[in-house]
Amino acid sequence: MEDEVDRLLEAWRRERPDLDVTPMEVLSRVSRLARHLDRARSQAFEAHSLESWEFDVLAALRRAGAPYRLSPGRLLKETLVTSGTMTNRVDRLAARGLVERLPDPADRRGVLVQLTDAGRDAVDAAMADLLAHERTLLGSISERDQARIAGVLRELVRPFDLEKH
Amino acid sequence: MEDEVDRLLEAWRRERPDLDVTPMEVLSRVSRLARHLDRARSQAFEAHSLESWEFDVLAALRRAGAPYRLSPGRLLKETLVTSGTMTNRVDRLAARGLVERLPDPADRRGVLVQLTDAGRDAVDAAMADLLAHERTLLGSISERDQARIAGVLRELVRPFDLEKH
DNA sequence: AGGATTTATCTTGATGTCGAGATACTCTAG
DNA sequence: CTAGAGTATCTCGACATCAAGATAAATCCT
Repeated sequence: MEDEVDRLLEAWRRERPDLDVTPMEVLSRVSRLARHLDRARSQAFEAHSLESWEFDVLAALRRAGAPYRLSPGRLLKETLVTSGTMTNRVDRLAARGLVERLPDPADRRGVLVQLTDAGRDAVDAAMADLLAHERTLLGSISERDQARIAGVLRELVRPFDLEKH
Repeated sequence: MEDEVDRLLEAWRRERPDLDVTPMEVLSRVSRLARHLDRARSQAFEAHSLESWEFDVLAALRRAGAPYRLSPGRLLKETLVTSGTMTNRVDRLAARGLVERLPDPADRRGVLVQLTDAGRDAVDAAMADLLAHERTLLGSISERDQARIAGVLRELVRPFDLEKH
C-alpha cells in the first residue's frame, strides 16, 4: 500500500533520475510521522487543557521525582529549548498555578522550578492519556517489529545524543 | 548502548511503575530523531543560503516538473502549512528572486508560483547535499534494516495520510 | 440570467520561539 | 582579598507560524 512518501519519491525519481533518494524512504517518513505525532499529542492534551509545551516542562519535572524540582538550566537540557523560551514557559505555567518558582538556597543567582499539586495531577492524567493514544497508534505493529525499529532508531539517534555531550 | 530515550523511560518507570511506557520506545525516538534531522537539514541548507522552509517550497515546485509551476493552494497541500504562511513564504521567495508569481490565465482569483532559474539551481544543489548528508546518517544501518524500518513507518503513517481528505 | 454558495488568496493579530545581550552572582588564580 | 572569568537567569526584538476574517472571482441552482 502506497503512502505520501512513495508519491514524493516517485516524483523525485522522475525529475532527478541521477539522484539516489533511498535515504528519504526512512528519513522523510520519520519527519512526517513526527509531525503527525505532534498534532496527535496536542489533541490528546486538549482534554486536559494542556499545550504540548506545557506538558514537556511538567513532564520533565514529574520524571525528576519528588520533590519535583529542577533549575531552569536543567529544564533547558531536558526540553531542548533556549533560555528565553524557558523563562517564558515557566512564567505562563506559574501564572496557571501548575509550577512555582523558588529561590535556590545554594546559589543566589539561581531559581528552582517546582511542580504544584495541580501541576502534578495535570501531568499524570495527561501522560496516561498520551500513552493510551500512542498504544493505539502502534496497534498494528507487532511487538517484535516495535523492538526492532526501536533498536534501529536508537542507533540513528546516538550520533546526535553524543555531539551535544 | 543506551540513549537519551532509555534514560527518559527509566525515569518514568521509576516514577510511574503503574504505566506501560513501551510505546515511547518507538514514538519518542521518532520525535527526537525528527528534531535532530531538522537541525541537520538546516545546517545542510546553510551552505546554499536556504532556510528549511524555503527549501520545502522550492522542492515542491521542483518535484512538480517543468515548468515548475503550482498554485499556492497546491503548495499548501504539499507543505502542510496554512494559507497565511504560504503567502508570506512566496512573498519572501519572490523578493529573493527564487520564484515568481504569475496570474493564472484560467482563473482570475488564482495565482501560479513558478520557480526561476536561480530557484531551480538552488534547490537542485541543496537537494544533492541533503541526500549526501542523509546517506551518511544512515551509514550504520544495513539496507535490509532500512527497508524493514521504512515498511513499518509506512504503516504507522498511513492512518494519518488517510484522515486528511 | 441572478442570487447564493463555494473557492482561492491575502490580511491581520496573537503566539511561541530564538538569539543576542544585560544583569547579577559565584568561582578561581594570584 | 580582589580582578577577571564563568555561570544562571531574564529581557527584548525579530521572526515564522497559525487561525480567523476580508476580498474577489468562479460556480451552482433555480
